[in-house]
Amino acid sequence: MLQLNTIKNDPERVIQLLKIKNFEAEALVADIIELDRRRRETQKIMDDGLAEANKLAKEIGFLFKNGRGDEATALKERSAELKKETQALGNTLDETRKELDEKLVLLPNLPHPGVPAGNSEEDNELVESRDIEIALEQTALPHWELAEKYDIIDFELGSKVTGAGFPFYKGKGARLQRALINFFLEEGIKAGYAEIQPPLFVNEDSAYGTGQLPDKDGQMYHIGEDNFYTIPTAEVPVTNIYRDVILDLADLPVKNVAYSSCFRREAGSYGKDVRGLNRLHQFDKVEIVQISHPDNSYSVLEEMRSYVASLLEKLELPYRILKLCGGDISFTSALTYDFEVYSAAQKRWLEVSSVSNFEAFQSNRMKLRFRDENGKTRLAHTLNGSALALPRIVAALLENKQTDDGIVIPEAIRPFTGFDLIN
RNA sequence: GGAGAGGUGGCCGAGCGGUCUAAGGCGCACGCCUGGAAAGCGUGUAUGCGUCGAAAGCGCAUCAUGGGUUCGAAUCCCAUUCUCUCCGCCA
Repeated sequence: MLQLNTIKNDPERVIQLLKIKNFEAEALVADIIELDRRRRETQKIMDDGLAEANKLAKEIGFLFKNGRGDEATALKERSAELKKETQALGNTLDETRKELDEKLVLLPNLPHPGVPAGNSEEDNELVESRDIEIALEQTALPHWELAEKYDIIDFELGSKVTGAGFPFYKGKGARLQRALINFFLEEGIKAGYAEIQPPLFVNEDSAYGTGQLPDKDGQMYHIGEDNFYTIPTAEVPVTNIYRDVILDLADLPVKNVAYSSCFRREAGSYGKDVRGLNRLHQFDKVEIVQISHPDNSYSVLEEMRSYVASLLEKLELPYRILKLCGGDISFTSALTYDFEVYSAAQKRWLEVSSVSNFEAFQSNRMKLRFRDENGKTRLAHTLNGSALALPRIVAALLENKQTDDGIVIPEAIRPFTGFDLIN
């Protein structure tokens, strides 16, 4: 959620910047400014009324104590009148606030000046590419066939027991999953991240805090009886740790790494993009989250970017990094790097990580603040990224590392798998 | 799941209809004292919104959350939620 002051101070700038995101903000911005004016106007009148009522109540108490009850009775009438007035104003105020909030929530985050203009993924800017030569024979199999061949992932069994998109991992497949999770966590710890193991369900407040609600309501599984939401990413519970928190300057930057299962309904997705491991309802992911001083958030973003790149290098995978254009960047992000890994058999790039700086957009909604050099409270900046999500990494490993003898496990994760070949 | 007790400032803890502008303590900051420190003494010590060019000041709200009673609520009533104790169930 954008800060009201950002909008009020320079509405024209907000409107222009949001055009990069292909968002027409003019009407909304005007509404917001007007609603804010009404809100302040109403509050002023109400506060004055309450101030008078408070004063009256004190006088009445004083009069009663001194046996001047008849004088007090007269004042009571005025007091009752004030109460009625302020209550009505209070209701108006609540409504105005709610309306204002509903509008504010509709404005996307402002893009960083470095975000390229554009409408679709075609316009994303290639910033780095590391193509490892892969000499695959024409007979290269896609990962879903390899999974079946070596009996390591069973999609049909998942469909029987739960439904499509909930596969079983078996034998070396299960062990590979566990190894990757451990590898990613250990790398994160080495890079200075503190490990967190979060709950997999969150309450409504948390789902609002990171912006999943009201935006992506239908994308989360909902446990009606207890009003919990299953997490679509560890970002949700981990970032919400800091909801309504004021950090000390010395606490920054906060660096957390968390493994969790992730659950996504992916309503509306179908076709070849969802084949095999490409899109699942339940998957595993290691997520990194940082909370930084506003002055440092872009150097933190670069640090996170090179960290994720280092993981892909250790996994010996061909990858490229894209800076998302205005049309492709998410609602909440100011600047996002997408990491894509080449899938040899599918002959296309698969998104495996997304590293973003949200600046103060999330922290404003969550009231995540820190005390600056002068003891003033300010909103912190939040950043996160996948490091990494398993399914597509597994898909890429299977496809790129296939040989006549089997799937070759990259050196870096052999200490975790305990084997170097899937055959 | 049942019964009971509770949730007060950064922390501990008193208050149980008006004097709460929340006692007292701890912590923290600054000052005095000291050769330096400790102790001691003094001062200060939340968040949000509004008023405002900015600050100071002032107003309003906040004693788990949301309602209610009352001229007046930390204090009384109702609901929700969390914590603790006991019982039951249980990986």
